[in-house]
Amino acid sequence: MVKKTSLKDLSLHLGLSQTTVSRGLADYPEVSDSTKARIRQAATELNYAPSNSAKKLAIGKSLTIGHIIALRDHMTLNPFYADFIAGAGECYAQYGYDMLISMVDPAKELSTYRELANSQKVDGFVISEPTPNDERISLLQSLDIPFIVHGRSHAHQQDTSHYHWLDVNNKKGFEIATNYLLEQGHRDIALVNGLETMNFALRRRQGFEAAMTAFNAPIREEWLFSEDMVEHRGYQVAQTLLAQDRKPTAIICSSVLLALGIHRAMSVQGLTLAKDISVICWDDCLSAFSDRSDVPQFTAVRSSIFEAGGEVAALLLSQIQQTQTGFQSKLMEARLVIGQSTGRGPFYGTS
Amino acid sequence: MVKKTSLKDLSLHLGLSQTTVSRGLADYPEVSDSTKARIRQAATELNYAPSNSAKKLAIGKSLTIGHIIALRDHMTLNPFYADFIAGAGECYAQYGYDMLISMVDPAKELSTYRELANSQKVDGFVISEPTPNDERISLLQSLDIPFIVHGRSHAHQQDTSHYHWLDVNNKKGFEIATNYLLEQGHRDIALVNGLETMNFALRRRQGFEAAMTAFNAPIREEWLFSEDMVEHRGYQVAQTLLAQDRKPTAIICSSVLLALGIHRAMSVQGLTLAKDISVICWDDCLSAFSDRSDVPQFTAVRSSIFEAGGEVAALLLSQIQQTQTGFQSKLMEARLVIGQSTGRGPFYGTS
DNA sequence: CGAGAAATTGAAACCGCTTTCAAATTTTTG
DNA sequence: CAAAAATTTGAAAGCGGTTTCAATTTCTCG
Repeated sequence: MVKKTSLKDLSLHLGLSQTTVSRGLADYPEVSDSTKARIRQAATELNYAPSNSAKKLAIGKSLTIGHIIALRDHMTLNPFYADFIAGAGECYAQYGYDMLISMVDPAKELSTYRELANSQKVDGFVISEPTPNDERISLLQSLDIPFIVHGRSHAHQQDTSHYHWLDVNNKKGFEIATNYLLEQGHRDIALVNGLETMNFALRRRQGFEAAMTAFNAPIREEWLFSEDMVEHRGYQVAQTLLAQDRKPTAIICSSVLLALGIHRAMSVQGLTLAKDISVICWDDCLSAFSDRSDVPQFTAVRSSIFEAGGEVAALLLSQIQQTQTGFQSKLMEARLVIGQSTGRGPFYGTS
Repeated sequence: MVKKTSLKDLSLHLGLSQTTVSRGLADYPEVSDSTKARIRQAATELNYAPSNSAKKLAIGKSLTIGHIIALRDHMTLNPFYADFIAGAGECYAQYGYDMLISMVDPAKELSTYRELANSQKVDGFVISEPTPNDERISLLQSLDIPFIVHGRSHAHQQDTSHYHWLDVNNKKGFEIATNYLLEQGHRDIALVNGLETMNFALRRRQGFEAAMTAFNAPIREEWLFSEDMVEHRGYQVAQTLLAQDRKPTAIICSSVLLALGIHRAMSVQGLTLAKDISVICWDDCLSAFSDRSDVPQFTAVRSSIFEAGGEVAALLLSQIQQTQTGFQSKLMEARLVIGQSTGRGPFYGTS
């Protein structure tokens, strides 16, 4: 096969020094336009492509951002994370960065961060799904490597001052959703939340409770669930709910997957969405499921996780490139989209 | 922060040459055991971590495998591909390789392959979802860079001699599934396939047709669909089917997503799985949906796409490492798992 | 005991690019 | 028109490893 063209080959061919050629390709101002043109032409002619590792070694950066995914229960990458990754990747590509995805055993998670940072495989990290008081944050702080958190680690907003983050306004989102159900005349509302070890789930519950309390609607302990957000958990929880004497007239849940499971349990019992029980869910806008029909299946609080990925990436890169101080964090708002899964409740028009 | 320890620092500290230290760390036989021990101890003491880019430059390899994902309709990474990636990633990690995932505009797909290969960012590629006569294959062949295809590009098995591939036996899988429906007494079977521009879809159709023909069951044109494998397409196709005068008693479809959509359309019309219409689908075992219950929701032909990812990665790495010739390709078998979505058809016991 | 073989260790080149600092050329200016 | 300033170009020193080839030390054995 054709031998790879190096910078040296190119400069020899042009009768110029490597220095000038390198500068010309990088569009430095001190190279005259005429030689720049010559250089560029020769580069395409000889099909020159710079060696990535040489460049990285020379500039001492890896031009790579790390995403470490701990494969809990020894299995797979969840589709939401995949969407997030896709959004981030698009941004990286724009700025000439690469993305290093490492899927590891949870037991090796922290050591993987350490190893990637030490071997300079990455210039920064994106931390996803932070837990309260997340160990990864303190580790990366001590390693002194840039990072950004998607979501927030601590329960209280005051504690956000020590790292960069991007989060969606989970509390407000569920507050809006709950309010919508209340306005539609529902009072008996069940909450099928994600695992409340996750910060976002805690915030959503806060939003739910805030709305209920403000409306003087009762919160019933036996209607509060904190579940893994997969289809069959939704199914099981709904079975439990539907077996109770007193059944809720509406359910608010933390993911479309849960909503699908709830729907399945309902149809088994011959119950219909909206008519018998209203279901509203948080929708991270997974495109494999997004129907483009005018009225979506589920009424939902939507926030694009794809967009979030892009924003996270942009924030991190700006942090890395401009040695800037000052904490840049960002709170994105979710919006309520009315679909076919909600209807009026028994108290409609009461308040 | 602490300055990074380089090989030089380490060798100076030990009073040895870089050569010996480098060899010692790489466990070369010509270094005595005693010095090896000293080296290793000092390395951990000084918290030495080799620079990745320096190593890459020196050995002239990138120790990285590329996965390029073309983001059709400007959107996202599908969950199946994510699972596949996860499986591959696990294998790469085992062998000290990294994975470079690049999500690009379809228009830039080929040039991305070229660029990644030229800049030596990757040592090899994994090609997913090959189309008939896939351009990527000929491109990579001309670039003379190792690659492996997940699936096969040409419609005929004879054409497989020019590249490595790993595929699941799509034809046999759908043949088995169709046979099962036939044995259960179904004759009016509709096929909701994936887009038949994809090779796997063609093969599945062949399997379906082979089984039907062998059984002398009629294949009706208006019951053959070739669709994007997303939930709402399943919904729409099912609506069409259910609006016809003559309705099938069973549907075989190419993905769980389609099956979910079909199920939704059925429940809207008050129809029940298994009782009214049997549905059987291809299941790539996406773990976000896998219920761990004993009897799965859908009867399905299962093949783990996660495992496939691992196998693909292993095959590619062996190709890269041992300058071996001889084509290694692999065909994996799928297995039929009976679930709750199928029941007996009108002709049960007839044959 | 001394020569040749075997086992260890090291000096230095090299991988391909960036960048500092100096040199050469051209332009401006008094 | 010479001197100073501005514009272009280049030589060479890294970046942090690997590897070739030679040098040194230690064994082996007649």
